[in-house]
Amino acid sequence: MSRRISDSTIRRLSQYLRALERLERSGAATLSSEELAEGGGTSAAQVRKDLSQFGSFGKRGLGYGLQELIRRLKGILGLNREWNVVLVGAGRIGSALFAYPNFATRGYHCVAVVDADPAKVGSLWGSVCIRPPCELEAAIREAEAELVILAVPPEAAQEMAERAVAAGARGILNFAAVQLRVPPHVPVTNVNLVMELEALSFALTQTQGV
Amino acid sequence: MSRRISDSTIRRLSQYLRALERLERSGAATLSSEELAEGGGTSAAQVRKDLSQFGSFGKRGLGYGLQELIRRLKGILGLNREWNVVLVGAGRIGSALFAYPNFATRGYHCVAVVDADPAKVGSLWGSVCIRPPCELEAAIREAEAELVILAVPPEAAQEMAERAVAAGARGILNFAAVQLRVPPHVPVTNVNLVMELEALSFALTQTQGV
DNA sequence: CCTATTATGTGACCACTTTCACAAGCCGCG
DNA sequence: CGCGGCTTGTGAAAGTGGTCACATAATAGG
Repeated sequence: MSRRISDSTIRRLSQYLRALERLERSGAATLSSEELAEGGGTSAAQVRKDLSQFGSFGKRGLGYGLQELIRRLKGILGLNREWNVVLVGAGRIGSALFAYPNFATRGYHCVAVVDADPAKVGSLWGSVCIRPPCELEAAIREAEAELVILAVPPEAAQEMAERAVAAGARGILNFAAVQLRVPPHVPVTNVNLVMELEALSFALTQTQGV
Repeated sequence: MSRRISDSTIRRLSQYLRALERLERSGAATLSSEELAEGGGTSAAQVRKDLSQFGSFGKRGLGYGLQELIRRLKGILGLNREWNVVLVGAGRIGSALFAYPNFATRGYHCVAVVDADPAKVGSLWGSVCIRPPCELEAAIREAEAELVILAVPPEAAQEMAERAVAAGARGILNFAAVQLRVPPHVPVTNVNLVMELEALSFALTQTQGV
């Protein structure tokens, strides 16, 4: 139980959950690892290995109970609760994330927004008022937010990350293209859009020579 | 030379490049693998292994020439040319990506935008006119676009991907939360924002029990 | 109740990635 | 010119993640 779970496993669990929720509408009550592998873009053996790391959810000869599996996966991924999120950076990316419906439906709520642009400070996004960077700590503490989304220029990211952690943030979703230095117990997930495009252009450059 | 390059290597090369560009301003002419590892968030040995897969760029006892390394990395990642990109989906995420300055400065140009919302079709984003989905193929062909960014709802993603590939797209950056089925020679990079947050909430749920 | 069928859970292999350690090479200085 | 310090490049070792195959268990049907 206390084994270290690999990052790729978690990513796949997340995929499985989405696939299950799609299948939920089609009304099946049970499904095999094979079917789940289909939806998650992997192999049946991989599905079983992934799930077995958290217990034995399936029934041999029958498969997995769809509803139960959804419930278990949500539990594993920490989705059976609400998460308060503070958004740092109200630029284009930040505003897209703020309004991203999939966050709210999963229990991630942007309860505060911070931005350095004086022109933006004070304006309302829905019921949330944009606050200046100096109030970052206050925002985190008031909302008891554990998650912080960093959508700021690279120069500002490190400082904001440190201050967020000091104020109680326990995890960071980082959109800035820098490697953050935070204490080892604070998980950081990086989303680097340029990097993703570069991975593509590398692949294309490789396959069709020169 | 013809060895298969791993995905993680490419991701790191991209990081190195960004670190180098930051260091460029500080004016150093040369740097060691150790310094580069610092900026890229990895180890010196890893840096050397990564770079050695593409040749011997460094001088022993001295390090790597900063300017030359930047040039070589850009070459490897396919950044010494311009890329035409067609954006499919003009929602919040799509519009943030369209205006994302880091794309343009890297040579990725959004030359066309397609969206299914009739209210958006016909409106101008800068000099680019939003077109209806039925013109996807035409947009790709006219611009000779090789890259497509999918920022559409999950239900629409598979169809758009297939049509884009049929029209000549060679690589896809997919923001929809589904596993795309495309021919094996078409690289797909998935960016799944919910998944990233779920990876974080999993990590938090693990560390601080329950 | 017994057998055939089906699909899980898992230990053993396999491939790939990262780390380690060190020989080889380069520069500067006396 | 030769020596000492420094840093690369790279084979070998260790570690990690993924695949395979099969024993195990549950169900359905007669």
